[in-house]
Amino acid sequence: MKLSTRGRYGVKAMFELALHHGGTPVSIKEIAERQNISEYYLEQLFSNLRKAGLVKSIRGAQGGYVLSRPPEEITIADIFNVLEGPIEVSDCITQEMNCSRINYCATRLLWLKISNSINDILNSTTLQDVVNDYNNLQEKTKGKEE
Amino acid sequence: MKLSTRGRYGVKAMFELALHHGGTPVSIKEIAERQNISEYYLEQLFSNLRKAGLVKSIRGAQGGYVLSRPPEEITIADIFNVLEGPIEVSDCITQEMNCSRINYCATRLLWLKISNSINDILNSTTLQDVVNDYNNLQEKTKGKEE
DNA sequence: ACATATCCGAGTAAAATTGTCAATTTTATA
DNA sequence: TATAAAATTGACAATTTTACTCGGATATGT
Repeated sequence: MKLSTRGRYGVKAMFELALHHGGTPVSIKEIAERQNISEYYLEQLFSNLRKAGLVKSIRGAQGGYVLSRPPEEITIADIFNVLEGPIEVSDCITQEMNCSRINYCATRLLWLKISNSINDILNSTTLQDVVNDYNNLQEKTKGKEE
Repeated sequence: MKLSTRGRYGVKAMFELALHHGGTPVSIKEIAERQNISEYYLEQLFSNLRKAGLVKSIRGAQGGYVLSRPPEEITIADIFNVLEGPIEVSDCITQEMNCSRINYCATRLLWLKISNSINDILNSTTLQDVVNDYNNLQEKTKGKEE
């Protein structure tokens, strides 16, 4: 069970926007360089993020992207839902007919419990939480750099 | 973010073994029929489960598979670890050098929190829990069948 | 005008997924 | 002892997904 790069890159990119929230737009090029991600690939991700309403774009020179909402109102679940799709622990829920009746209920309940638990975590963590963690770490390592 | 069929099929198969725990061995053919899974595909999964020590095989006629440990001592995490591999939310943890320093700490902490939370759920759910859920549902639906 | 951006759709190589299959070995039982 | 049931192993293959790459169009601050 793993996360694809879409979710990872997406969170990293959104984290960059969160750091600059309130300031000037951040371009894909900047993010791609800072996070070491393919510029063209990021374009696609931002296309999805924009259509989902998580970011706003400013076209033309000096343009870029900004968060549509403050970082504390954007959850990791929001980002994952757009870029990774919903958590599909099992298709048992949508394709009930394929399941033999004998196991249907027991395993379905398990998948439901697992996906609910995962969603709880993702829903309760916001971009602001990630920024706060980052700031705390910056504070702790202050003066320890070479 | 989704689970592959390996994990799903594996849990379903192990659930069948849990139901028969203490009784006669269950063959791959039986499980494949009851759970509507490819017999040949299940072979591969059981090969992994056996090598990991989760099940024991009895070869020859009337043979099959049995759980190596009682159902309450086998967690969903045990099964997933064998069939899906460990939860890799990010390779940031193993390949630290690829991360630009500026984001390294913040997103790594996030991936760590997420994977820990998921592992907590999977570690705390045993095959016996799934069997209990199944029995409870059987109880509730008693007499309601057509 | 021009450089800097987003926007959009198409294509693509590599990897992972989800199987299938054939041949062999083991063993309970008739 | 012969037979059938069943695990064991390793190879192969179709399909899908992933992770990009690219070309051009459109928009806009300077």
